[in-house]
Amino acid sequence: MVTRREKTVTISDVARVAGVSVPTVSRVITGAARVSDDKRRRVLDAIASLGYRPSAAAQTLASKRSNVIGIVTGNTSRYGYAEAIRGVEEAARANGYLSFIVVVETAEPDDVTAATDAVLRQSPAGVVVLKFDPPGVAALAALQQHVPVVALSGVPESGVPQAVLDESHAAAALTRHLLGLGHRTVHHVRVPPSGKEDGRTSGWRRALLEAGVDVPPVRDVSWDPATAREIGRDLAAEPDVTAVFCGNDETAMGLIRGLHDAGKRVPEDVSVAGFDDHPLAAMFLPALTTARQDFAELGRHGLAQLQALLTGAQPLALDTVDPPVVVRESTGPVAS
Amino acid sequence: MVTRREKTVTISDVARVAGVSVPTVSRVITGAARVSDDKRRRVLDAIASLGYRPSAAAQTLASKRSNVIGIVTGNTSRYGYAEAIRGVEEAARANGYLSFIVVVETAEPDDVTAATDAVLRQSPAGVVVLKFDPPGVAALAALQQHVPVVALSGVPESGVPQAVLDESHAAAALTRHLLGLGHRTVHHVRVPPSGKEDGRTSGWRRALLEAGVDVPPVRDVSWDPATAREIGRDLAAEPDVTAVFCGNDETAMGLIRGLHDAGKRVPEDVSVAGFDDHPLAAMFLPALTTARQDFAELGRHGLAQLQALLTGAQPLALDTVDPPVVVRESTGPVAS
DNA sequence: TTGAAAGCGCTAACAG
DNA sequence: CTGTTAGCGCTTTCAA
Repeated sequence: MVTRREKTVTISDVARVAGVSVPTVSRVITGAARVSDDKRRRVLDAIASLGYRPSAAAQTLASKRSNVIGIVTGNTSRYGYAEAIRGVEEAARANGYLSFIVVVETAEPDDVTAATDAVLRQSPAGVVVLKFDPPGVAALAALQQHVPVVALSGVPESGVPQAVLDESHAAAALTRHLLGLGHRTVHHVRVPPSGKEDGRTSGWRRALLEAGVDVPPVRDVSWDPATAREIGRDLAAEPDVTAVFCGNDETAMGLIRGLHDAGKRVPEDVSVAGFDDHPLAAMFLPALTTARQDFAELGRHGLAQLQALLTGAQPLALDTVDPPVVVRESTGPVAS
Repeated sequence: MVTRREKTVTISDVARVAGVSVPTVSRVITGAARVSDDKRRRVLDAIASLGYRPSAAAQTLASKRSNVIGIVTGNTSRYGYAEAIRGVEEAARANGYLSFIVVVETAEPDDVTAATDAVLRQSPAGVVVLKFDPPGVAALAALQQHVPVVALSGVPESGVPQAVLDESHAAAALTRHLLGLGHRTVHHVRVPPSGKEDGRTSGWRRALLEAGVDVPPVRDVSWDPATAREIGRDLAAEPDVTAVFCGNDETAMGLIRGLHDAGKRVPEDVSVAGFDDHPLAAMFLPALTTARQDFAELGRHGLAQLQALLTGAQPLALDTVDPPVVVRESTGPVAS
């Protein structure tokens, strides 16, 4: 168990070994000013031979700029969240930033404040918040006035730089797909929304209204697919339910499982569409009809927005991506 | 777009408003020494009214101690990884630490060095590395000598404080379960291993050897379930393959999908077991027989180990958890 | 208990 | 181009 801490090598050690002044070492490290080739080389050699690593804390304190960015989120491990975080982190790393994670458990003031404080204490260059749920929404509001922030979102909104995946368009398309198959209407199982209504739900509603068909009551589920399974069992008892649009693929899988438990077949008896195009959506039996969401790409766009914000470049145009619909096996014509 | 930066409130502002010296403010913040109730109260009031937030950079620089911990990993979004990260982050937050993420793309020296440098520059209090893959293994080795580290792992190993989920035991149990069902032998589809052989594979091999049956060649897949689907199609053509143990649930789902594509039924024609008990494992049709792994708990244990290491407490006993086997629908007796 | 003084390791002016 | 001089915001001696 070799866990020994070596005495830290500082910039002045490097300066001494290289035979130059401390600021000169600083200059070659930061590239803030030109240094003669000769000295630069000596500094570089000294850095290499000493294994010198600048202290982020000292740099941040002295320069009042840091190279860390904060990722604020209500969750870290669920599919869309984890992928978005991956996208942000990848892009951040590619741009020389280090990412730290701050999770906001709930939208309660205490949690939001704790998260805000944790973020601000690090004096991050900027922050990306996953505005996917109420905690995210609350954290975004609290952070906005203190530090450069960009939001990752499912619905376009003004007031904050953001990258958005336009869910409502795809939700409407999926709903129309189902209607086009001959279903009288489309039921909707909603995953926990970020606000009063998400793009997925509003797109579904809009498509129904435009088609002039009934808008059945929404059913809510938690993120746990087991709750969707319950709903599936319930729905199996309602003969007029022939098509269901689910808020995400995990929910669709749970729902299908529940329908199956109750003896219903998908898509023969009821058609089910998911959302996201989860990596397992195509493996499921039946393979899910869904809308592909590229959360990692969303995260990358978010970081690009932040970069633009920080460098004072033109704020990028509102970054909207339309998730494409992918039709597979879980939806089909209404039984005759 | 309200993104204005306020002038930072510093500790001396607080001192002035409270009518005390700077060190006194520091004392009430850190609790490093006793302060009279009167002054403490005034300081607290000043902090509240000014909205003061200590600068992490300054604290770290002055005290040579930080309250951030690093999470080093080869991946952030795959199921087991994301869950483990969640566990570490939750426990870290509960203990007052902020987590930053450093991903090591490959085990190549360049990537490992870049990651190591990024970690060390932050002068973290400690680091948790997910030793789930070659990048993790390499990063662990590089970090060990510089900073307190604990590893999260699937196989017990000495030389480093670690939290482990004993995969080999569960893999053997799963294999025996299959053998007990009457299968002549059990084939194995392996997910990318962390070293030359993972606990999942060695447990499977051991169970086969102990039972005195043939050890069929291992098939490798990538993390993408689509590759497992290919293998499933191939395996469908081999009549002697009646039982398959997969390295994880996503792979099992892909494999089952592939078998299904080729007209085979699970478990009637071939039994398939997964590993992890992914949230969708129970929803799948057929529901997966698997071994439950609590990665989030693993992460929490890892942080507890780190805490012990940092506080100089007795190093916790080697933290091993046996994943329980859960039998569902995807495995059954061999066809007669 | 408290304040004064002295840095932590680095960058930012400022002369030259 | 380069060195000198001042700090950044905080904690840590050290006296009092």
